[in-house]
Amino acid sequence: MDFNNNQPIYLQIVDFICEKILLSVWKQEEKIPSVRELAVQLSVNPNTVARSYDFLRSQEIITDKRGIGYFISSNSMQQAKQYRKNLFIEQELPLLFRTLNMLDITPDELDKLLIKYKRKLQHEK
Amino acid sequence: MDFNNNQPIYLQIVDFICEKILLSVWKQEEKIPSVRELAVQLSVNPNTVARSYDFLRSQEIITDKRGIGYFISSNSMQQAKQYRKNLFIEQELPLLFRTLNMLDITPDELDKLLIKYKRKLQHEK
Amino acid sequence: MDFNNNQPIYLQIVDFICEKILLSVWKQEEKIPSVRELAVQLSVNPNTVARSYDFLRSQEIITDKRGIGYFISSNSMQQAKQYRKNLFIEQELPLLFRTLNMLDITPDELDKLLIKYKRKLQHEK
Amino acid sequence: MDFNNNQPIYLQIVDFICEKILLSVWKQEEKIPSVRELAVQLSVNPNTVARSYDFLRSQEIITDKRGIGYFISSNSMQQAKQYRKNLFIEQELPLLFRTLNMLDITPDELDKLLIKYKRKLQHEK
DNA sequence: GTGGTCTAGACCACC
DNA sequence: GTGGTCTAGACCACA
Repeated sequence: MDFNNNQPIYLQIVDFICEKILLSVWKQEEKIPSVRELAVQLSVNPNTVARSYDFLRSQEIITDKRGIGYFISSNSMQQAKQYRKNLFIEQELPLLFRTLNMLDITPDELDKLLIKYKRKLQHEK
Repeated sequence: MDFNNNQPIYLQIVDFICEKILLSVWKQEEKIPSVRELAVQLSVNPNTVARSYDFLRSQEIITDKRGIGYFISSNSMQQAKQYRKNLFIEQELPLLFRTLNMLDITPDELDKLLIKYKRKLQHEK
Repeated sequence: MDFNNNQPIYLQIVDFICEKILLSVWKQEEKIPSVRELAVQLSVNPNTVARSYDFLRSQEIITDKRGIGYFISSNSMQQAKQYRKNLFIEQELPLLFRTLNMLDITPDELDKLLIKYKRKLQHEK
Repeated sequence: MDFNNNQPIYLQIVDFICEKILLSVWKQEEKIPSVRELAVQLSVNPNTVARSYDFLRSQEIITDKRGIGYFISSNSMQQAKQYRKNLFIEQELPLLFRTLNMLDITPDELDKLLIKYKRKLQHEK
């Protein structure tokens, strides 16, 4: 994992974990790496991971058990999707809108392109 | 301008110039900065800019006049749009598709979100 | 201000600020001391104050304007009261309950004591 | 046991002992730790404990038998309750009153909160 | 071991 | 100046 400069590292880690949850790589009630462990894996300061975990807990995506570790919360899927969707709407949607406008791609054409891509993926399977 | 790590810098510069054209910041037949000039502006090696210009010429987006400099070609708009659109389909569309799937956003919902964002922009004007 | 050891300093600062708001010492839309300023006043590390402010912002009690400072938010009164009330119920109520039980003070007697104290206060005015 | 700064330590020890009596941890006529013993337990100066014991004797909560030690007096329960109740009224009640006022909690609401908490406790048993 | 907190000091972007 | 982030290293309570 390498970090870009546009967004704080701790939020990039939050995203990284949200994806793990949304793609069911990390499942409900499962223990996740300890603060120190993940910090070593990602080559960042433990405080930075702690900040990510603190943020995820405030969003009720993970829960902590003192002296034991952090766990994916039972309603993580819903919470993570909610958080990530807001991010999409606030950050990615404007960029997409700008690109579509610049390239004169109508919503209708975008739909067709998405369907085409989906078929292509299925064809490759 | 800061460069991501995902793509060669010379292609990122190509993109940068395509946007200038598509957003009509640089207009048809207009002279564009010299290789050395732009290299200084972007803090990159002149060779890198030269490679970008070479690529843009091969796409018929710019033309060169020996001893004078590079110019936006007469059909730049169309060519740039074509090039950029291919890029969108090959690179951005798959990422968008993945995100939409992950967040359970249907094409229909995406349309609505785009319309909502458009209205918000107009409202802010 | 001196800190006890039972509770994190950053939460004691949060409490300190909530009181300022609830008692209308700091009013809506008003600028509050900068992170560094308050840190000096309270003789704590700026990071600790930053953590308090970050927490208060997450509770929508204060808002930040980048490069300018923090401000009491418009609905601070309501938010601060809500936060402080939860704290009362979770932390102070159990202690009160324990004391009342230990001293055989019935809710009825507590009411009378409170009324008596109120009258005493009014008498002193 | 760790001491707050608000009150003399010897009075905090008095409180500590009153609680032992009120919660029937130390029972009537029972011998209590010697001055030196308790001083070691609480990591305070023996003089401080001596002062506490002296105060408790003046309140007729404990009695001393020369050369033997201190004992919980026969009417300790009543005396301790009386002493502690005065303390509650003089020190804790004003703070409670202030908090209730600040948070707009009526005596009626306080009653309800206490009942609710009592039920919660019983539920947990 | 775990997480939670705090300090110290650094650099950045914004105004 | 302001807040925001990150690192480094320390100590604590809990289990």
